Amino acid sequence: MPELPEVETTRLGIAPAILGHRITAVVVREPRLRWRIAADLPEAAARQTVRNVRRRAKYLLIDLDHGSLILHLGMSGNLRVMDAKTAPITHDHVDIVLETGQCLRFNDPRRFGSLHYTAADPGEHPLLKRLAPEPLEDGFDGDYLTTTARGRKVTIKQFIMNSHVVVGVGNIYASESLFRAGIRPRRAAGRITREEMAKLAAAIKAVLQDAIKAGGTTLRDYVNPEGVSGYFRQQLFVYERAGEPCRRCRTLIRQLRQGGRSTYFCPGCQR
DNA sequence: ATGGGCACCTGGCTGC
DNA sequence: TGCAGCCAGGTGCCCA
Repeated sequence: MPELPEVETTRLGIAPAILGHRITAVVVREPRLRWRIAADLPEAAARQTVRNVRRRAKYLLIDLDHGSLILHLGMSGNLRVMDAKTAPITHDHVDIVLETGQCLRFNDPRRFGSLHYTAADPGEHPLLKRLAPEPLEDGFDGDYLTTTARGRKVTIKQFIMNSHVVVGVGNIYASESLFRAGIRPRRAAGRITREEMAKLAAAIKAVLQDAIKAGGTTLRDYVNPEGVSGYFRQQLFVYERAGEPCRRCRTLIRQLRQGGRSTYFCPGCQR
């Protein structure tokens, strides 16, 4: 499901329901996520109050009094805010129950998501420690991309999806960003000009920000914590539009395969 | 260091 | 109706 805009939409949606409230219990119905949920996580988080809700890459960080929960939605995960007494459905793996009587309910059919607790700075956690810069922060720009790409033979699409280069750019927004920047997805990262990299950095920022404003992209099943779909799909130029005419030049959108993932581009608009 | 491929899962859709 | 095959929003790990 989620790329950075969907995770950010989730963060904004859950924050009002949990900020400043005490966790009364963590109910784990299915611990076998991408990594098994530690058996002592519920006891560690119980009776602590939620102090902050942050995002780093596609990880949600829920800061408590003395530690943090680190949650990843994987491909198919989603978080909903609901009455804790609501009967769970299939793949409702975890509830974070609050003193308000509401809970954060984590549903994830494919179980590629994860949940960790750390007593230390979550930024030092092995999963987060080596992550690249955030795309929406100032340090991420064309010069950064140019420097980082020097000598690299990997294709530009796989390059911007690499979390050691920049975080949060998944399969949808990689194709969309390259379209907006006018760059063909199979070009080698090291051969993109400085001017093109400047356009690409700007395109990535714009696409992600536009998608956040639209509440994310719902392709199949993504809904925000209130159960509402994102509507950025209407603004996609190339993703899942193979064989359809380009919205800008009417050339037919093409699909190809890179690293086992589908890529979409417009042969007319992208060079 | 870099790049490529695999693995982890369930469910929906297509075509025979 | 059943079943095989393919595809899906992610990413850590292993190997060359």
